[in-house]
Amino acid sequence: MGQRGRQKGSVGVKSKEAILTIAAEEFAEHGFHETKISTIVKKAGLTQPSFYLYFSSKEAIFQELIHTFHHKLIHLTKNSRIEPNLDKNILASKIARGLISIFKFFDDHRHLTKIGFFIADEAEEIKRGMVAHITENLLAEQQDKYFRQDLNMQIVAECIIGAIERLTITKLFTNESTPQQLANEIVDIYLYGLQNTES
Amino acid sequence: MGQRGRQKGSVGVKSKEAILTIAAEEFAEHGFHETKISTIVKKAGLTQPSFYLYFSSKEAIFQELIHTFHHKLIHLTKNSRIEPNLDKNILASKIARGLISIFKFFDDHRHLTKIGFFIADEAEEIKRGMVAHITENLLAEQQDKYFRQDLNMQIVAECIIGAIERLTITKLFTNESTPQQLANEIVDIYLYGLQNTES
Amino acid sequence: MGQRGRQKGSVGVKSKEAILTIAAEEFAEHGFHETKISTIVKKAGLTQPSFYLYFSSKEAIFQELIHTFHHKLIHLTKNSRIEPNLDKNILASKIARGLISIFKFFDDHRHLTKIGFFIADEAEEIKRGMVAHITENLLAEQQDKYFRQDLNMQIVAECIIGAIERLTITKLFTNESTPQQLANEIVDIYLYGLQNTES
Amino acid sequence: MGQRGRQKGSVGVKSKEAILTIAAEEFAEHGFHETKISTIVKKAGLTQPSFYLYFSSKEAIFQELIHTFHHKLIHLTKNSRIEPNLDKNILASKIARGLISIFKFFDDHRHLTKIGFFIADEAEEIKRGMVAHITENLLAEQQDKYFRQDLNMQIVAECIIGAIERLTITKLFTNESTPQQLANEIVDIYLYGLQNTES
DNA sequence: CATGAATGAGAGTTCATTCAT
DNA sequence: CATGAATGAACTCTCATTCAT
Repeated sequence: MGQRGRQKGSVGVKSKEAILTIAAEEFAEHGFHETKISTIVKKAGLTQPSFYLYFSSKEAIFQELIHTFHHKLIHLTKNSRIEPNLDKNILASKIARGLISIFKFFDDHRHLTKIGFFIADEAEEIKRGMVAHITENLLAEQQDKYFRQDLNMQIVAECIIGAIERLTITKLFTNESTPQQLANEIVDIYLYGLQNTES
Repeated sequence: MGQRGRQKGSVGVKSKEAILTIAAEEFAEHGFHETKISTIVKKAGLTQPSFYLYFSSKEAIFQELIHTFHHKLIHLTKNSRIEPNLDKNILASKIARGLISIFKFFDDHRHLTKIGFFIADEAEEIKRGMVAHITENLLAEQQDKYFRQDLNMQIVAECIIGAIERLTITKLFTNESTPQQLANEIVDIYLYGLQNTES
Repeated sequence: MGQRGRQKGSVGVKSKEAILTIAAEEFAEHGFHETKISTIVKKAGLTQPSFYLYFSSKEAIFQELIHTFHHKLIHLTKNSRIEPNLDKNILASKIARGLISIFKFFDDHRHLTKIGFFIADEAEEIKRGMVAHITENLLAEQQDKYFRQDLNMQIVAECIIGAIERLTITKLFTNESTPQQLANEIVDIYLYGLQNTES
Repeated sequence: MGQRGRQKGSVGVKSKEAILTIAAEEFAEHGFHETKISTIVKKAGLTQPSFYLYFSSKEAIFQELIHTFHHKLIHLTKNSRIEPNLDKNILASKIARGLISIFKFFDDHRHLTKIGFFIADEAEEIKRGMVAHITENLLAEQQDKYFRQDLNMQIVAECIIGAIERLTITKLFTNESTPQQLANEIVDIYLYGLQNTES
């Protein structure tokens, strides 16, 4: 089991991963321009040229991180299609489950999330993708009469993404709320509205 | 009336304003680091040393723009306190009016908004201020029983700011929607929720 | 005569010219790669960023020098067309005059010549141009029966350029021969050949 | 015959030769500085440290190629002394034979020739050697009255080398002319001159 | 005989900022 | 009020070369 001297995690791979991890940290905390290659390699215990052994440029590693984030996010999204024929209670919990998985994902990948969802120029595009996906789901459910017929679901999707965005920064990354709590609150707010229906 | 030799619109004031306007444009479009002083002064028909006649540093002019945005925003907020004792219909239109004034303000100051609400590190703090203000209002209305008692109004406020943020970028700044439309849709969504109550 | 404070040779112009002169020297002596911007500016009494005040890159200044050389060379060539209807003696001295002007030009611009005629990749193309020009002249004279009818004048032109090239390096730049001497020797060799016709 | 374990064509020798061949190609095409060790070893299917198994430095392999060229060239020259007492026709063909062998040699070793005759700093010295050798031959023949007495044979030799140089690049390496053709044209031009002697 | 991994040393370039006028 | 000219301080990136295996 495992060849001698060639086990996964060989030195080079480790160095590359170290650089990636540290770069994610630095980019997340300081943004693209304020992050220096010199800092990254120093923290990784390497010298500058080593960086270029693994990445062709500062842009390249940044893009790689964005790509990783986007890729994982898409993967997540694919496995979360809502199946039809649910009653209303199940719908709520179903939506909540989707939101939980997103918040959990963000929570598990805080650095990547900061980079790909907040810092990168591509963040806008990534969000557009999520909005499209959510819109699609909402429309299906709207057609099945679970939702009001007079709502513009794209606008709704934008609102939800905006809510996710804000809560991720202010509640999730500050450890003030858990993914579950956030998901439930969003469902509660968006499904039933603010209005006091008990006279 | 008017001081000798220093009437408003004198060369210096004009130059400073030209720089501010162009800087706002550039920062809004390219962000802080990608904006070069050399570009700003070139567009203003000046040379680099002139820049330092009016601003002590690149940081300083950026801060001045942020400050201007923040200041105007606070001024806006002050004039929009919700007075008590409204019936529900009036409440909706009252909230809408608040949102309209925000969207209008953003629309009228696109460059400043991009800078102060999306680009600056201080954006987070500015949003926090808005959230606090909204939360306050929502709590008052919640106590007056206009809103459901079981909602965490701070979370609601965050969601609303998130929605404003997203819609500003994707609908307002793209000229796809007007402040009125956006305000109404937000009110509609947040007040009544998605849930189909008919049938 | 001459405006105060704006006479030609203002500081900036002087700096640029200093850099150009020194750069020509350095490139001529050490070639493109071995020439360092740091050395050039040091010799000009400036710091590195100043270089970029006047030239956009190391490549750019090198190209500018090549261009200057090429431009001057073309100018020289234009003013040296051989007019028709000469008797043979006059032809010889006419050709000599052309060669003298070339050697003189090379002698007066040793650094530029080394760069544009020997170091630059573009040297080949520049020589091609000269060969074309010489070929043209030779062909005209061949048609006028001054030269043997059975010679391939392009080959002749290549030989002449080759001779000029070699003699420039080994006799002119070493101060062993003057332009006049070299021109006469070339005319003598190429016009009458090596063969001993006496006896 | 053949040492144990060290027969010619062993792995090491093959690798060294592969490197030499590829290096010659690269240096010839791109010059010294633009040729990267990394490129050479990649093309040879080796890694960088292997290079240093066979050559002590980039300079060293370049020198080795120059040396090889120079060595072969000297060897060629040694076997081409012109024996005395020829009549004029035989002289012409004798000279042609010498030139043919040079052009053939250059043609057979295009990469080495580009390096040793055109790229290397040492090219100048190598040419000086050839000029000396040719001068010597020309002087002997001049003393034997085959050539005009009033010619400076060193200058003639420089012209011939210049012609060889140019024609090698523009006619031989472009496959536009064969060694025979070039040799004959040179002999024709230099021996009899351009001048039209008929009528 | 060969390589994976790493580095010392340095090059070109950029930009906010300032001095002298 | 404005500018021509210059610079300090960095930064990204490259490449020949070497160590340990």
